Amino acid sequence: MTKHPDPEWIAVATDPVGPGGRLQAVDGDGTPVSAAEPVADLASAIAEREARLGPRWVWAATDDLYPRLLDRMPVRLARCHDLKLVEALLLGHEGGHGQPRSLGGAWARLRGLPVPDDPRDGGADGQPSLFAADRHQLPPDVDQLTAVVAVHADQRRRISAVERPERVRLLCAAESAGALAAVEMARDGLPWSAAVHDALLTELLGPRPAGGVRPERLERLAARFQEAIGRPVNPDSPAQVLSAFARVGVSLPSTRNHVLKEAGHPAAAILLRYKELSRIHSAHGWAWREQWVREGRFRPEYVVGGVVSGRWATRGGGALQIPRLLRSAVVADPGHRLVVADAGQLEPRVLAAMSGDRGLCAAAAGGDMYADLARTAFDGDRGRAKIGLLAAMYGQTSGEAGQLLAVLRRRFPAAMALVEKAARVGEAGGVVRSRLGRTSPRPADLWPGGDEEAEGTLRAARAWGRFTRNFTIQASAADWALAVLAALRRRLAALGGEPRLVFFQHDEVIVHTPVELSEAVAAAVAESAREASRLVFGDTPVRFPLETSVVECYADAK
DNA sequence: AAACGAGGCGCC
DNA sequence: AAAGGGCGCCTCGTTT
Repeated sequence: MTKHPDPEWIAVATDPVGPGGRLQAVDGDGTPVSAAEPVADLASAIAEREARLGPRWVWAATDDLYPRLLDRMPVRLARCHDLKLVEALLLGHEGGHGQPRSLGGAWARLRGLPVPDDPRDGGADGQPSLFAADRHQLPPDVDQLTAVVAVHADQRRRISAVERPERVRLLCAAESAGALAAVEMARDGLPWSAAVHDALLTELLGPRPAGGVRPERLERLAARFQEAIGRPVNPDSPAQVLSAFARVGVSLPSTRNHVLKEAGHPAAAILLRYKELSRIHSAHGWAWREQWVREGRFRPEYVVGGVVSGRWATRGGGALQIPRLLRSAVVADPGHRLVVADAGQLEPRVLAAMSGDRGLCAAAAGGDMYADLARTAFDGDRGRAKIGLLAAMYGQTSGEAGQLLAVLRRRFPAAMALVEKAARVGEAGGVVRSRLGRTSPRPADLWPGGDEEAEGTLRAARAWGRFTRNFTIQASAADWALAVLAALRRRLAALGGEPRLVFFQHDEVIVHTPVELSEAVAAAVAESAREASRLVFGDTPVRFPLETSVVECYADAK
């Protein structure tokens, strides 16, 4: 009899109803190394094994299971393998973007059965379901644990079969760690001071009006605008605004801010102020707070993998667009601090590291890439250096960007070759991959073929080329950010678990921590950045600095 | 009444 | 000559 070492992986299935479930240890290939074990209380069984064995938990979907576990156990789990998220990554890698990634979908594909639609991916009703089998789209006669074990083994095999398995393995681990962090962040919430928020709104808009009418300040601005333009127009209606301006002899292509700024009519300035304040009122005003802030915490729901590039999306409250103006309402609890860390110039640094371009790498070895580039290639003009580099990564060629690109092509040929190759691949309908192997979708439905007008097709191809050009950079930046998040989450747990990740947005994290741990957290942030850079980009001269401030209020972070 | 696209703007 | 990536969410105004 061989004695197995402590299992590194444990597969998890939930009972259809009630708190119980079943567990089964598997090895690194996904092969079972123990019999399935029923447990009466899944949460306590998992907590006990987490403390004793520290395995990687394998389950159908973190966003489904982990919140229910956290309701009933105090322990946060260190590691997991999220079958749904990994399935999405692998399907993308294999060219099957958009196929159902639920446990049931993966199982059906594995067994050559008809693949059920995912809930919310179109088809099903989108309502949360009481039964695990329904949630995972698994046929009623299939045992959930059997499916978890089989799909996991299949995924491990598929990961090993890709061109750079070690990178995809890292991507899957980071994506899964992100799923744990996302659930925890939604529960902890971002500290939000209703008092500060209220004072700010009152100062900007006037006192809160009763019964949902327009605040006094907006009312006055609307009246002044109507007076200045000479007609009773609704300032919220672009169509009415345009025709009103036309009647006073000002012809505008749109009512966008930059257009109004150049309009040269006194009503335009009033309208700009109205729009600025009106937006705050509607998007982040009193009604927003009542809906999204409870007990001093703003609790958005994070959607891991919600963006094809690997960036997260959010559901509810618009968490990824907290206006700068309102950041003073994000205030640490008494005796606590916010450690705010922001990756400076992340995307151009990613471009440097991925291309290995000598000149760009040299600039990215320092603290301010744009300043360095300005010195070496743009006659000291930092603004032009920045515009040029952004244009290269976004595919902009209009205006002054065109000339700047010529400079970039001459001075940084390897970097420009990378983005231009990515664009050509996209224009031809191909896919590109991030550093860790996240794959762009195919341009489905872009070329319906037939007698489509050639010019329209060309424009669509160009647009898709801009998308793949940017995907290469944006998705690799997201790889890095996710690796930072995973490393930081682990390091914060090692600090005792009291410091909490409370915000994550593309290239920025916020940790809420007892004041006495704030320096340790700041150190953990810096370590995490170094660790992620090494893991994702290996041996590179490029630095990926995370600028960190320890503050009581988000607005004070520089 | 609800659903939808367009126009617009905030964040990265 | 022109050609700018990714989101979420608000309002308007039309369609269903």
